[in-house]
Amino acid sequence: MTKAEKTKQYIIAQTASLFNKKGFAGTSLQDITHATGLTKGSIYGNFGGKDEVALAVFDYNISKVRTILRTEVAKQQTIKGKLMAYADVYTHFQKFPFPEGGCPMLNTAIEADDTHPQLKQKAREAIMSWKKSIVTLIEKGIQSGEIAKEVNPEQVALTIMATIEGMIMIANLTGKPEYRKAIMKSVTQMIEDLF
Amino acid sequence: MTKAEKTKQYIIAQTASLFNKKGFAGTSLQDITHATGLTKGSIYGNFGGKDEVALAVFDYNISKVRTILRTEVAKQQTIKGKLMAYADVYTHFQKFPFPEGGCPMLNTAIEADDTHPQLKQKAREAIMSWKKSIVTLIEKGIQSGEIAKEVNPEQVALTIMATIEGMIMIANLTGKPEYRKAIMKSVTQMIEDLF
DNA sequence: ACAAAATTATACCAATCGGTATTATTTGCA
DNA sequence: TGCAAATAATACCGATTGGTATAATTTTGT
Repeated sequence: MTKAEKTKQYIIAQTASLFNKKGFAGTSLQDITHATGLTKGSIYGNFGGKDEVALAVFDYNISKVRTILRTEVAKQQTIKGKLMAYADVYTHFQKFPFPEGGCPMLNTAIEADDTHPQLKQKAREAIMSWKKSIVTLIEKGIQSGEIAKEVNPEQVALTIMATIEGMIMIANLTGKPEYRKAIMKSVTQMIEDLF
Repeated sequence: MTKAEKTKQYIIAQTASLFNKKGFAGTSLQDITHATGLTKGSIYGNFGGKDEVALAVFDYNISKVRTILRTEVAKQQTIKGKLMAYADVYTHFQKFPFPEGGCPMLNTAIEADDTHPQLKQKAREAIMSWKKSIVTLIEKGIQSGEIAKEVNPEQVALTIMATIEGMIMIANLTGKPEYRKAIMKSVTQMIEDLF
Protein backbone atom coordinates (compact mmCIF):
# COMPACT_ATOMS: atom_id res chain seq x y z
CA MET A 1 0.00 0.00 0.00
CA THR A 2 1.56 3.25 -1.20
CA LYS A 3 1.70 6.33 0.97
CA ALA A 4 -1.04 8.02 -1.01
CA GLU A 5 -3.31 5.02 -0.52
CA LYS A 6 -2.73 5.13 3.20
CA THR A 7 -3.47 8.84 3.36
CA LYS A 8 -6.60 8.35 1.30
CA GLN A 9 -7.85 5.72 3.71
CA TYR A 10 -6.93 7.96 6.62
CA ILE A 11 -8.91 10.87 5.21
CA ILE A 12 -11.90 8.63 4.60
CA ALA A 13 -11.79 7.15 8.08
CA GLN A 14 -11.41 10.53 9.77
CA THR A 15 -14.28 12.17 7.88
CA ALA A 16 -16.66 9.20 7.77
CA SER A 17 -18.72 10.26 10.77
CA LEU A 18 -18.53 13.89 9.70
CA PHE A 19 -20.31 13.32 6.40
CA ASN A 20 -22.74 10.89 7.99
CA LYS A 21 -23.72 13.41 10.66
CA LYS A 22 -23.64 16.73 8.85
CA GLY A 23 -24.33 15.60 5.31
CA PHE A 24 -22.61 16.57 2.08
CA ALA A 25 -23.73 20.20 1.97
CA GLY A 26 -23.14 20.60 5.70
CA THR A 27 -19.55 19.36 5.59
CA SER A 28 -16.97 21.92 4.44
CA LEU A 29 -13.43 21.48 3.25
CA GLN A 30 -12.39 23.15 6.47
CA ASP A 31 -14.24 20.48 8.44
CA ILE A 32 -12.24 17.91 6.51
CA THR A 33 -8.87 19.57 7.11
CA HIS A 34 -9.65 20.01 10.80
CA ALA A 35 -10.76 16.40 11.21
CA THR A 36 -7.66 15.06 9.47
CA GLY A 37 -5.06 17.59 10.54
CA LEU A 38 -4.08 17.83 6.88
CA THR A 39 -4.17 20.82 4.58
CA LYS A 40 -6.37 21.54 1.61
CA GLY A 41 -3.48 20.88 -0.75
CA SER A 42 -3.08 17.39 0.66
CA ILE A 43 -6.79 16.63 0.38
CA TYR A 44 -6.82 17.74 -3.24
CA GLY A 45 -3.66 15.79 -3.90
CA ASN A 46 -5.51 12.61 -2.98
CA PHE A 47 -9.05 13.36 -4.12
CA GLY A 48 -10.49 15.26 -7.05
CA GLY A 49 -12.71 17.31 -4.77
CA LYS A 50 -15.30 17.26 -2.04
CA ASP A 51 -17.61 15.07 -4.10
CA GLU A 52 -14.98 12.41 -4.50
CA VAL A 53 -14.32 12.32 -0.76
CA ALA A 54 -18.03 12.07 -0.03
CA LEU A 55 -18.51 9.21 -2.47
CA ALA A 56 -15.57 7.30 -0.99
CA VAL A 57 -16.87 7.95 2.52
CA PHE A 58 -20.28 6.59 1.58
CA ASP A 59 -18.68 3.35 0.40
CA TYR A 60 -16.69 3.20 3.61
CA ASN A 61 -19.75 3.68 5.81
CA ILE A 62 -21.88 1.26 3.81
CA SER A 63 -19.25 -1.42 3.95
CA LYS A 64 -19.21 -1.09 7.73
CA VAL A 65 -22.95 -1.79 7.84
CA ARG A 66 -22.68 -4.57 5.30
CA THR A 67 -19.90 -6.26 7.24
CA ILE A 68 -21.93 -6.25 10.43
CA LEU A 69 -24.99 -7.71 8.74
CA ARG A 70 -23.08 -10.26 6.68
CA THR A 71 -21.21 -11.46 9.74
CA GLU A 72 -24.31 -11.86 11.88
CA VAL A 73 -26.31 -13.53 9.13
CA ALA A 74 -23.44 -15.95 8.48
CA LYS A 75 -23.48 -17.05 12.11
CA GLN A 76 -26.94 -18.51 11.65
CA GLN A 77 -27.59 -21.83 9.97
CA THR A 78 -31.34 -21.67 9.35
CA ILE A 79 -33.26 -19.36 7.05
CA LYS A 80 -35.30 -18.15 9.99
CA GLY A 81 -32.18 -17.53 12.02
CA LYS A 82 -30.62 -15.57 9.20
CA LEU A 83 -33.69 -13.39 8.77
CA MET A 84 -33.89 -12.89 12.50
CA ALA A 85 -30.26 -11.76 12.47
CA TYR A 86 -31.33 -8.56 10.70
CA ALA A 87 -33.83 -7.85 13.44
CA ASP A 88 -31.38 -8.74 16.19
CA VAL A 89 -28.65 -6.47 14.87
CA TYR A 90 -30.91 -3.43 14.82
CA THR A 91 -32.49 -4.31 18.14
CA HIS A 92 -29.09 -4.45 19.83
CA PHE A 93 -27.30 -2.03 17.56
CA GLN A 94 -25.21 -0.70 20.49
CA LYS A 95 -23.24 -3.93 20.38
CA PHE A 96 -22.09 -3.34 16.82
CA PRO A 97 -19.68 -0.82 15.30
CA PHE A 98 -22.24 1.10 13.25
CA PRO A 99 -21.16 4.39 11.72
CA GLU A 100 -21.87 7.41 13.89
CA GLY A 101 -24.79 9.57 12.81
CA GLY A 102 -27.36 6.98 11.84
CA CYS A 103 -27.86 4.80 8.79
CA PRO A 104 -25.76 6.07 5.87
CA MET A 105 -28.31 4.74 3.38
CA LEU A 106 -31.11 6.71 5.01
CA ASN A 107 -29.05 9.85 5.54
CA THR A 108 -27.72 9.87 2.01
CA ALA A 109 -31.05 8.98 0.44
CA ILE A 110 -32.76 11.89 2.16
CA GLU A 111 -30.17 14.53 1.40
CA ALA A 112 -29.06 13.43 -2.05
CA ASP A 113 -32.55 12.72 -3.36
CA ASP A 114 -33.03 16.20 -4.83
CA THR A 115 -29.47 17.47 -4.77
CA HIS A 116 -26.73 14.98 -5.60
CA PRO A 117 -27.35 12.39 -8.36
CA GLN A 118 -24.10 10.50 -7.80
CA LEU A 119 -24.66 10.03 -4.08
CA LYS A 120 -28.30 9.20 -4.75
CA GLN A 121 -27.23 6.48 -7.17
CA LYS A 122 -24.93 4.97 -4.55
CA ALA A 123 -27.69 4.97 -1.96
CA ARG A 124 -30.06 3.39 -4.46
CA GLU A 125 -27.60 0.61 -5.23
CA ALA A 126 -27.12 -0.06 -1.53
CA ILE A 127 -30.85 -0.34 -0.98
CA MET A 128 -31.32 -2.62 -3.96
CA SER A 129 -28.48 -4.84 -2.83
CA TRP A 130 -29.91 -5.10 0.67
CA LYS A 131 -33.32 -5.94 -0.74
CA LYS A 132 -31.88 -8.64 -2.94
CA SER A 133 -30.17 -10.39 -0.05
CA ILE A 134 -33.40 -10.50 1.97
CA VAL A 135 -35.46 -11.57 -1.01
CA THR A 136 -33.03 -14.38 -1.74
CA LEU A 137 -33.31 -15.64 1.82
CA ILE A 138 -37.10 -15.66 1.70
CA GLU A 139 -37.10 -17.41 -1.66
CA LYS A 140 -34.87 -20.11 -0.26
CA GLY A 141 -37.29 -20.48 2.62
CA ILE A 142 -40.15 -20.94 0.20
CA GLN A 143 -38.24 -23.48 -1.87
CA SER A 144 -37.42 -25.54 1.19
CA GLY A 145 -41.03 -25.41 2.32
CA GLU A 146 -40.24 -23.49 5.51
CA ILE A 147 -42.13 -20.44 4.29
CA ALA A 148 -45.57 -20.55 2.68
CA LYS A 149 -45.44 -20.09 -1.07
CA GLU A 150 -48.16 -17.43 -0.80
CA VAL A 151 -45.62 -15.07 0.77
CA ASN A 152 -44.41 -12.30 -1.55
CA PRO A 153 -40.65 -12.12 -0.96
CA GLU A 154 -40.21 -8.63 -2.32
CA GLN A 155 -43.10 -7.22 -0.33
CA VAL A 156 -41.81 -8.72 2.90
CA ALA A 157 -38.25 -7.60 2.22
CA LEU A 158 -39.31 -4.03 1.44
CA THR A 159 -41.54 -3.88 4.50
CA ILE A 160 -38.81 -5.09 6.83
CA MET A 161 -36.37 -2.58 5.35
CA ALA A 162 -38.81 0.32 5.50
CA THR A 163 -39.70 -0.45 9.10
CA ILE A 164 -36.06 -0.66 10.15
CA GLU A 165 -35.14 2.59 8.41
CA GLY A 166 -38.14 4.40 9.83
CA MET A 167 -37.25 3.04 13.24
CA ILE A 168 -33.74 4.46 13.00
CA MET A 169 -35.13 7.89 12.22
CA ILE A 170 -37.65 7.80 15.06
CA ALA A 171 -35.22 6.38 17.61
CA ASN A 172 -32.50 8.90 16.79
CA LEU A 173 -34.94 11.80 16.70
CA THR A 174 -36.70 11.05 19.96
CA GLY A 175 -33.76 9.55 21.80
CA LYS A 176 -36.09 6.90 23.22
CA PRO A 177 -34.57 3.40 23.17
CA GLU A 178 -37.95 1.90 24.06
CA TYR A 179 -39.29 3.09 20.70
CA ARG A 180 -36.55 1.14 19.00
CA LYS A 181 -37.40 -1.92 21.03
CA ALA A 182 -41.12 -1.61 20.31
CA ILE A 183 -40.70 -1.28 16.56
CA MET A 184 -38.10 -4.04 16.36
CA LYS A 185 -40.48 -6.30 18.28
CA SER A 186 -42.94 -5.82 15.43
CA VAL A 187 -40.26 -6.70 12.89
CA THR A 188 -39.40 -9.83 14.85
CA GLN A 189 -43.05 -10.82 14.93
CA MET A 190 -43.34 -10.15 11.20
CA ILE A 191 -40.51 -12.59 10.52
CA GLU A 192 -41.86 -15.10 13.03
CA ASP A 193 -45.20 -15.09 11.22
CA LEU A 194 -43.54 -16.20 8.00
CA PHE A 195 -42.79 -19.60 9.49
CA MET B 1 -53.47 41.16 7.74
CA THR B 2 -50.71 43.75 7.53
CA LYS B 3 -48.37 44.03 4.59
CA ALA B 4 -45.51 42.49 6.52
CA GLU B 5 -47.66 39.52 7.46
CA LYS B 6 -48.56 38.96 3.84
CA THR B 7 -44.95 39.18 2.74
CA LYS B 8 -43.93 36.76 5.47
CA GLN B 9 -46.49 34.24 4.29
CA TYR B 10 -45.37 34.79 0.71
CA ILE B 11 -41.74 34.13 1.59
CA ILE B 12 -42.69 30.97 3.46
CA ALA B 13 -44.84 29.66 0.64
CA GLN B 14 -42.25 30.38 -2.04
CA THR B 15 -39.39 28.72 -0.14
CA ALA B 16 -41.31 25.79 1.36
CA SER B 17 -40.33 23.26 -1.29
CA LEU B 18 -36.82 24.69 -1.43
CA PHE B 19 -36.04 23.88 2.20
CA ASN B 20 -37.83 20.54 1.97
CA LYS B 21 -35.78 19.50 -1.04
CA LYS B 22 -32.35 20.96 -0.38
CA GLY B 23 -32.40 21.08 3.40
CA PHE B 24 -31.35 23.86 5.73
CA ALA B 25 -27.63 23.79 4.99
CA GLY B 26 -28.28 23.35 1.29
CA THR B 27 -30.56 26.37 0.98
CA SER B 28 -28.79 29.73 0.72
CA LEU B 29 -30.09 33.25 1.21
CA GLN B 30 -29.60 33.66 -2.52
CA ASP B 31 -31.89 30.71 -3.16
CA ILE B 32 -34.46 32.46 -1.02
CA THR B 33 -34.17 35.82 -2.80
CA HIS B 34 -34.33 34.12 -6.20
CA ALA B 35 -37.38 32.05 -5.27
CA THR B 36 -39.22 35.08 -3.90
CA GLY B 37 -37.97 37.82 -6.22
CA LEU B 38 -37.27 39.85 -3.09
CA THR B 39 -33.97 41.22 -1.82
CA LYS B 40 -31.97 40.24 1.19
CA GLY B 41 -33.00 43.44 2.96
CA SER B 42 -36.63 42.48 2.62
CA ILE B 43 -36.06 38.95 3.89
CA TYR B 44 -34.23 40.29 6.93
CA GLY B 45 -36.91 42.90 7.45
CA ASN B 46 -39.42 40.11 7.96
CA PHE B 47 -37.32 37.38 9.54
CA GLY B 48 -34.49 37.39 12.02
CA GLY B 49 -32.36 35.21 9.75
CA LYS B 50 -32.18 31.99 7.77
CA ASP B 51 -32.98 29.93 10.85
CA GLU B 52 -36.20 31.81 11.44
CA VAL B 53 -37.33 31.26 7.85
CA ALA B 54 -36.51 27.56 8.05
CA LEU B 55 -38.45 27.14 11.29
CA ALA B 56 -41.49 28.91 9.84
CA VAL B 57 -41.23 26.84 6.66
CA PHE B 58 -41.17 23.64 8.69
CA ASP B 59 -44.41 24.64 10.41
CA TYR B 60 -45.91 25.46 7.03
CA ASN B 61 -44.95 22.12 5.51
CA ILE B 62 -46.04 20.13 8.53
CA SER B 63 -49.41 21.85 8.65
CA LYS B 64 -49.94 20.82 5.03
CA VAL B 65 -49.38 17.18 5.96
CA ARG B 66 -51.48 17.47 9.09
CA THR B 67 -54.36 19.03 7.18
CA ILE B 68 -54.39 16.21 4.65
CA LEU B 69 -54.36 13.53 7.33
CA ARG B 70 -56.88 15.26 9.59
CA THR B 71 -59.27 15.76 6.69
CA GLU B 72 -59.10 12.17 5.50
CA VAL B 73 -59.39 10.73 8.99
CA ALA B 74 -62.40 12.95 9.68
CA LYS B 75 -64.20 11.55 6.64
CA GLN B 76 -64.33 8.13 8.27
CA GLN B 77 -66.79 7.19 10.98
CA THR B 78 -65.30 3.97 12.32
CA ILE B 79 -62.05 3.47 14.17
CA LYS B 80 -60.91 1.00 11.53
CA GLY B 81 -61.80 3.46 8.77
CA LYS B 82 -59.88 6.22 10.47
CA LEU B 83 -56.79 4.06 10.89
CA MET B 84 -57.07 2.90 7.30
CA ALA B 85 -57.20 6.53 6.21
CA TYR B 86 -53.54 6.89 7.15
CA ALA B 87 -52.66 3.94 4.93
CA ASP B 88 -54.88 5.14 2.09
CA VAL B 89 -53.39 8.63 2.06
CA TYR B 90 -49.84 7.34 1.69
CA THR B 91 -50.88 4.66 -0.79
CA HIS B 92 -52.49 7.26 -3.06
CA PHE B 93 -50.36 10.20 -2.06
CA GLN B 94 -50.41 11.61 -5.63
CA LYS B 95 -54.02 12.64 -5.00
CA PHE B 96 -53.06 14.89 -2.12
CA PRO B 97 -51.20 18.21 -1.98
CA PHE B 98 -48.17 16.95 -0.09
CA PRO B 99 -45.14 19.25 0.12
CA GLU B 100 -42.62 18.71 -2.66
CA GLY B 101 -39.44 16.89 -1.67
CA GLY B 102 -40.78 14.16 0.58
CA CYS B 103 -41.95 14.05 4.18
CA PRO B 104 -40.82 17.17 6.05
CA MET B 105 -40.66 15.22 9.30
CA LEU B 106 -38.30 12.67 7.83
CA ASN B 107 -36.20 15.20 5.94
CA THR B 108 -35.84 17.47 8.94
CA ALA B 109 -35.23 14.65 11.38
CA ILE B 110 -32.37 13.29 9.30
CA GLU B 111 -30.64 16.59 8.64
CA ALA B 112 -31.25 18.35 11.93
CA ASP B 113 -30.47 15.34 14.11
CA ASP B 114 -26.80 16.21 14.54
CA THR B 115 -26.80 19.81 13.35
CA HIS B 116 -29.79 21.96 14.26
CA PRO B 117 -31.36 21.54 17.72
CA GLN B 118 -34.28 23.88 17.06
CA LEU B 119 -35.35 22.13 13.87
CA LYS B 120 -34.78 18.77 15.54
CA GLN B 121 -37.10 19.78 18.35
CA LYS B 122 -39.82 20.74 15.89
CA ALA B 123 -39.48 17.42 14.06
CA ARG B 124 -39.62 15.61 17.39
CA GLU B 125 -42.80 17.40 18.40
CA ALA B 126 -44.40 16.57 15.05
CA ILE B 127 -43.56 12.88 15.42
CA MET B 128 -44.85 12.78 18.97
CA SER B 129 -48.07 14.49 17.98
CA TRP B 130 -48.61 12.08 15.11
CA LYS B 131 -47.96 9.13 17.41
CA LYS B 132 -50.44 10.44 19.95
CA SER B 133 -53.24 10.69 17.42
CA ILE B 134 -52.73 7.09 16.28
CA VAL B 135 -52.39 5.81 19.83
CA THR B 136 -55.60 7.56 20.80
CA LEU B 137 -57.46 5.92 17.93
CA ILE B 138 -56.22 2.46 18.88
CA GLU B 139 -57.09 3.02 22.53
CA LYS B 140 -60.62 3.98 21.55
CA GLY B 141 -60.81 0.79 19.51
CA ILE B 142 -59.76 -1.22 22.52
CA GLN B 143 -62.24 0.51 24.80
CA SER B 144 -65.08 -0.17 22.37
CA GLY B 145 -64.05 -3.81 22.08
CA GLU B 146 -63.24 -3.54 18.37
CA ILE B 147 -59.54 -4.14 19.01
CA ALA B 148 -58.17 -6.86 21.27
CA LYS B 149 -56.97 -5.48 24.60
CA GLU B 150 -53.71 -7.40 24.15
CA VAL B 151 -52.70 -4.93 21.45
CA ASN B 152 -50.03 -2.44 22.50
CA PRO B 153 -51.23 0.89 21.08
CA GLU B 154 -47.85 2.59 21.20
CA GLN B 155 -46.05 -0.32 19.56
CA VAL B 156 -48.57 -0.48 16.74
CA ALA B 157 -48.53 3.30 16.23
CA LEU B 158 -44.74 3.46 16.12
CA THR B 159 -44.55 0.52 13.73
CA ILE B 160 -47.06 2.05 11.34
CA MET B 161 -45.22 5.36 11.42
CA ALA B 162 -41.80 3.81 10.95
CA THR B 163 -43.00 1.72 8.04
CA ILE B 164 -44.60 4.70 6.32
CA GLU B 165 -41.52 6.90 6.76
CA GLY B 166 -39.19 4.17 5.58
CA MET B 167 -41.48 3.62 2.62
CA ILE B 168 -41.26 7.29 1.65
CA MET B 169 -37.48 7.11 1.64
CA ILE B 170 -37.37 3.91 -0.41
CA ALA B 171 -40.03 5.03 -2.89
CA ASN B 172 -38.40 8.42 -3.49
CA LEU B 173 -34.93 6.94 -3.72
CA THR B 174 -35.77 4.16 -6.14
CA GLY B 175 -38.52 5.91 -8.05
CA LYS B 176 -40.50 2.69 -8.05
CA PRO B 177 -44.21 3.22 -7.29
CA GLU B 178 -44.69 -0.53 -6.93
CA TYR B 179 -42.42 -0.47 -3.88
CA ARG B 180 -44.74 2.08 -2.31
CA LYS B 181 -47.72 -0.10 -3.11
CA ALA B 182 -46.07 -3.22 -1.73
CA ILE B 183 -45.08 -1.63 1.58
CA MET B 184 -48.41 0.11 2.01
CA LYS B 185 -50.14 -3.22 1.44
CA SER B 186 -48.28 -4.51 4.47
CA VAL B 187 -49.39 -1.50 6.51
CA THR B 188 -52.98 -2.08 5.43
CA GLN B 189 -52.71 -5.73 6.45
CA MET B 190 -51.20 -4.71 9.76
CA ILE B 191 -54.21 -2.53 10.52
CA GLU B 192 -56.64 -5.16 9.23
CA ASP B 193 -55.16 -7.68 11.64
CA LEU B 194 -56.00 -5.47 14.59
CA PHE B 195 -59.71 -6.07 14.06
C1' DA C 1 -53.40 64.71 0.59
C1' DC C 2 -49.94 64.40 3.82
C1' DA C 3 -46.68 63.15 7.20
C1' DA C 4 -45.10 59.37 10.08
C1' DA C 5 -44.27 54.70 10.24
C1' DA C 6 -43.50 50.51 8.17
C1' DT C 7 -41.44 48.05 4.61
C1' DT C 8 -38.20 47.10 0.81
C1' DA C 9 -33.98 47.89 -1.90
C1' DT C 10 -29.15 49.18 -2.25
C1' DA C 11 -24.66 48.79 -1.01
C1' DC C 12 -21.65 47.08 1.75
C1' DC C 13 -19.14 43.90 5.45
C1' DA C 14 -15.86 40.22 7.03
C1' DA C 15 -15.70 35.38 6.74
C1' DT C 16 -15.90 31.33 4.42
C1' DC C 17 -16.78 28.61 0.38
C1' DG C 18 -14.56 25.09 -3.09
C1' DG C 19 -10.65 24.97 -5.78
C1' DT C 20 -5.71 25.65 -7.78
C1' DA C 21 -0.83 26.93 -8.82
C1' DT C 22 3.35 26.82 -6.72
C1' DT C 23 6.69 25.75 -3.39
C1' DA C 24 8.50 22.71 0.16
C1' DT C 25 9.10 18.32 1.86
C1' DT C 26 9.02 13.25 1.96
C1' DT C 27 9.37 8.93 -0.05
C1' DG C 28 11.23 5.14 -2.42
C1' DC C 29 14.26 3.29 -5.75
C1' DA C 30 18.84 2.98 -8.27
C1' DT D 1 23.55 8.06 -0.59
C1' DG D 2 21.63 10.70 -4.00
C1' DC D 3 18.08 11.99 -6.92
C1' DA D 4 13.79 11.82 -9.25
C1' DA D 5 9.04 11.21 -8.27
C1' DA D 6 5.39 11.44 -5.24
C1' DT D 7 3.17 13.80 -1.68
C1' DA D 8 2.04 17.61 1.35
C1' DA D 9 1.99 22.58 2.71
C1' DT D 10 1.62 27.44 1.57
C1' DA D 11 -0.47 31.05 -0.44
C1' DC D 12 -3.53 32.49 -3.24
C1' DC D 13 -8.05 32.88 -6.45
C1' DG D 14 -12.84 34.66 -7.42
C1' DA D 15 -17.35 33.61 -5.82
C1' DT D 16 -20.53 33.08 -2.37
C1' DT D 17 -21.82 32.78 2.42
C1' DG D 18 -24.99 34.97 6.19
C1' DG D 19 -25.72 39.35 7.88
C1' DT D 20 -26.25 44.68 8.48
C1' DA D 21 -26.45 49.86 8.05
C1' DT D 22 -28.51 53.01 5.39
C1' DA D 23 -31.19 54.94 1.88
C1' DA D 24 -35.36 54.73 -1.02
C1' DT D 25 -39.94 53.58 -1.29
C1' DT D 26 -44.58 52.09 0.08
C1' DT D 27 -48.30 51.87 3.39
C1' DT D 28 -51.19 53.59 6.61
C1' DG D 29 -53.95 56.48 9.63
C1' DT D 30 -55.43 61.16 9.94
